[in-house]
Amino acid sequence: MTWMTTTTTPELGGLVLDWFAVAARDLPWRHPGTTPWAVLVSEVMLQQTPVTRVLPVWEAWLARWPTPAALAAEPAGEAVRAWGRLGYPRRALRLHQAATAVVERHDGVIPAELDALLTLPGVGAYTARAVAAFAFRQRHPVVDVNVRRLYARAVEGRADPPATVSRRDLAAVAELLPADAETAAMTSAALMELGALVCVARTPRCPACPLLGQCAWVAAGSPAGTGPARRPQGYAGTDRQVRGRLLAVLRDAEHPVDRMLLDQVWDEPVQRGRALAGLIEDGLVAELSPGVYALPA
DNA sequence: AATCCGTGGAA
DNA sequence: TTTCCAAGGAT
Repeated sequence: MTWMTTTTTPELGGLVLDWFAVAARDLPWRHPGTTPWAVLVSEVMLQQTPVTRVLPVWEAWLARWPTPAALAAEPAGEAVRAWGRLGYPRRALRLHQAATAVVERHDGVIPAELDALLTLPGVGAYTARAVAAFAFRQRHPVVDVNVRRLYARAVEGRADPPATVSRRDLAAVAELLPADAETAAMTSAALMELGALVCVARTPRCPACPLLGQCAWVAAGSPAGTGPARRPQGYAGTDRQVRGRLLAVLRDAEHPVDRMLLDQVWDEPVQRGRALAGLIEDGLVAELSPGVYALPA
């Protein structure tokens, strides 16, 4: 792969790095010596999940499963149980699948190549590049929602980023990165941190921003965006809520549970049945015998 | 491309 | 109280 070496705003990276050196949070997965496996676990846990909720689960997870092989040696249900209430429990299942794939295909070693990372379950365009950059110190554009929002504002002058990430977005962010791989990796972490702490979604703290003087959005008068797209529905009453309740019962149970116990979490039988069937379909729940359920083996 | 997939804190 | 949204991925 060939990288662009020109930079449209060569000073941006330096400003962000200087700010990062002073303002960055002390997050354990950024400490030197953090294994690629630990970085991967952090990235998957952080998908759509705030840092403060990830921290204790990440610590416990790695204390119990310090290597992919350690996790792969246990039932997938143990991963789902250890996931706790982080949300989107399919991530736990995929992390277990990824650990298994790493053991089977990579001798238990997290691969450093982007293409190999992309084949792992639960590892998409963002997570693969995050691992390649943060664990292996390679030069890749690491574009999450923070970076997209920061880029939309500082460079494009727009209040909000586009809904989806395109290849052109990746290329555009790549142009912001310095040529040196180690510095590029640190710049990516800094861009994410700035988006997470200063250039936040609802009320950006522009006075604290190192890019204030060159921000295209501020220069344009900080025009309001179109606002968030209306969510089709809230959370209460959805299948997601029912699935969450069902899985919570199984997570907290040390033994298989009867259907009668699961039936108590939701009154409406059709939706309840649909939710349970969905969990089984997803591999998050196993039916050991008719009417008896547990986390998967 | 649009939708689905959890959870809980902050405003 | 309700709404927003948080280091996305799979289909």
